[in-house]
Amino acid sequence: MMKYKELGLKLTPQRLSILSCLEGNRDHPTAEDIYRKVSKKFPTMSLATVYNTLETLKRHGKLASITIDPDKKHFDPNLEKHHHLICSSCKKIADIHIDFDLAVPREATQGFQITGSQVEFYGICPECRKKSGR
Amino acid sequence: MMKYKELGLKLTPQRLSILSCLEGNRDHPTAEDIYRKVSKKFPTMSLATVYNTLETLKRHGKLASITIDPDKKHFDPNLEKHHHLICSSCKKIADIHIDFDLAVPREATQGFQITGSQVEFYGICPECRKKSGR
DNA sequence: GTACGTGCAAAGGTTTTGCATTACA
DNA sequence: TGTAATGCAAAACCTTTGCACGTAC
Repeated sequence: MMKYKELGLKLTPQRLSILSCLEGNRDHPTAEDIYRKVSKKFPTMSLATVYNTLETLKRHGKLASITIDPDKKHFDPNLEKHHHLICSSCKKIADIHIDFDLAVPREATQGFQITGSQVEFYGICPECRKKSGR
Repeated sequence: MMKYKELGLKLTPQRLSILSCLEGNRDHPTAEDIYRKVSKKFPTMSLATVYNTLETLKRHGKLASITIDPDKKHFDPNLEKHHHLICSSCKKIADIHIDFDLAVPREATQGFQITGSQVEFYGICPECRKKSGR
């Protein structure tokens, strides 16, 4: 676990449980997902605390958020550059660790200063393919 | 304008005004944006009608929706394959018409059947760069 | 005439906020 | 002890839905 104290963050039990839930998590959970998981061991946990903590982590660059599901925000503790693949049917999100060449020629930037990029792939996951008969 | 009648869609005045608002629109408007614009000429227009119409157009493949702004859905009548560039500051969305090679080797698909892809670029638009002193 | 669209209001779902209480440091 | 986090409830948004009425075809 990283040094959260150095960021001026107080290490409350609630935060520790949220952090341990995020640690190595590759499921791209929503706030609600994290709340459900953490509530089991920590029945007094408030959903607002989850949102607050996630927002704080984001502000400190310890957490990324993913805008790929139109219905809710997903979070991703994996800070390595990577891309996502979402199942159009069940909305499951998988990682794709491929480094694409996404250079944009200056004349196509329309004056924007480009700071980052992200590829989203859409598809059908193995489970949903089975269910629908491929 | 395309043949909406052939799709079994009734051409009401409300729909015609929404359609004309979308025609050639490269602003990636939200439902609210469209509602505001159309309401001026059509004060009785309901926001629900805008949502319903947009959903209907989407279902018939006449309109795409964009999941790039975490706060609200944007719509795009431009059905050509293209990518987007969003200003992290003002959330303005611009188009990028570049054809990237986004082939994913089979062993990286994790069993997904990939049906599409989309690149999102993040940056700062010219106006926001000026405001913040570059 | 009938099926579909409209408009209003209400509901649903996600995320944020205000505020008193609690607890880390 | 002082500052920041928690937890609850309420509010703020965006989006969807139910239903009575109206209208395109």
